Amino acid sequence: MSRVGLTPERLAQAGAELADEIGFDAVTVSEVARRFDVKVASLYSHVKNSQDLRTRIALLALEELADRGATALAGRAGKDALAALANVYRDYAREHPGRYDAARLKLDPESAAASAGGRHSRMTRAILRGYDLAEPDQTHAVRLLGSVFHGYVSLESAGGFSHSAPDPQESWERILDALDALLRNWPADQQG
Amino acid sequence: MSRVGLTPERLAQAGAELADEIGFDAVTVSEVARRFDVKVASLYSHVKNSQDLRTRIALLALEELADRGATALAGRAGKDALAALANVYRDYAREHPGRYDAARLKLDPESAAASAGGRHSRMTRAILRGYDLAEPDQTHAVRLLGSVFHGYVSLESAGGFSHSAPDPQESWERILDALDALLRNWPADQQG
DNA sequence: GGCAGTTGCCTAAAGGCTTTAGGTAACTGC
DNA sequence: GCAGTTACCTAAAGCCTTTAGGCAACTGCC
Repeated sequence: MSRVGLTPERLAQAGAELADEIGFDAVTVSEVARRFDVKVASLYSHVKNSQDLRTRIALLALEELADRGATALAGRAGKDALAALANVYRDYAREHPGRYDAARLKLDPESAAASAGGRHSRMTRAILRGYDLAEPDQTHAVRLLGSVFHGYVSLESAGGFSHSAPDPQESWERILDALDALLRNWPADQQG
Repeated sequence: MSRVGLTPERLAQAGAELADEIGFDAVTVSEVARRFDVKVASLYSHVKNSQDLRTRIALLALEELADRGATALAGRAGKDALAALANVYRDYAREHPGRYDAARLKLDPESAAASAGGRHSRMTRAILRGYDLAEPDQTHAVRLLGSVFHGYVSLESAGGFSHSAPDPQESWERILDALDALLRNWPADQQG
């Protein structure tokens, strides 16, 4: 009975790989056990339950995304930074569709607080330093950018743009152009 | 052994109600059977399998959303139409979170073709008639609007904006202002 | 090096969901 | 009122989750 060396981290890592191969929804405790050639019950010493495993995969994906974002943003500003971060999300979703789905899991408040979510919003806010936006418009813009990045990538990965011209790549580029123009020319509050 | 009168439509309807109550992920064939006080196997004469049931719920939600959109757009144009359709999505997601999740299900190509997806993109395109956008920019704009609507509503419902100022309602309004401004002033293709 | 204690993976078992096969009772129309 | 069809049923197999309790393999200390 040799020991395999299971840890919560290794389980999450294996779950993330599995998610990319078979889809995040198909990642089960049983499937991960199979991958380690270990009995299912053995995993329950390392993760609380199925939900716990899925949450750990989500947290891992969020950290990976944040790491990539930090790297991409280094030394860039303005439109250049905007496009760099946007492409991090889109490229990650294409390379790791299962992990990307995992990153979209609704987290309980505690996990959300411990997640890289804060890093993500800080990165988006960093981009906005290249534009001239005061609060609360800056926060509105953070939310807009988050919505567009997440929304576009989700719709594209769901096949929403497939089989129709123009190419999604072209739309993506033009949408980034448009967002850049919008941020440089953010409308004043008409309510004012 | 009285007959209950099961049909695919009634199962989808019950599934949709269930989704709002317990979450779309928790909607199972067993749970729907329980709601009709009927044995599980009985449902399999009316739906092919679990995936089929879920797809029917998704199609129902997409139709409901499209119906609401059509009603909201009637007699409106420009920014007024933009805000009306946007609010249809957001309000629907708040009133019917389970159905909204269902509407985001990845559909197989055949179901997607038979879905109300086409109505949705035509409605968005109708809004753009109030702005001066030629192809391919019009399609880029359709995709942008779809991304923002879906992205914002998803992030908000996932709790992404909770417990932080300013109020999500305010961001939403300012984002709609910003989109209106952007559409009135869509940047020319820098590529030339 | 050997022993005590701890840890890690195991077997066993119960309960739930999915799906198929085949039976019986309730409707339909002639 | 009867024959045929349809709708729901029982039964059963397979897989996933989760808990309880056991044994073997490590750890560290003498």
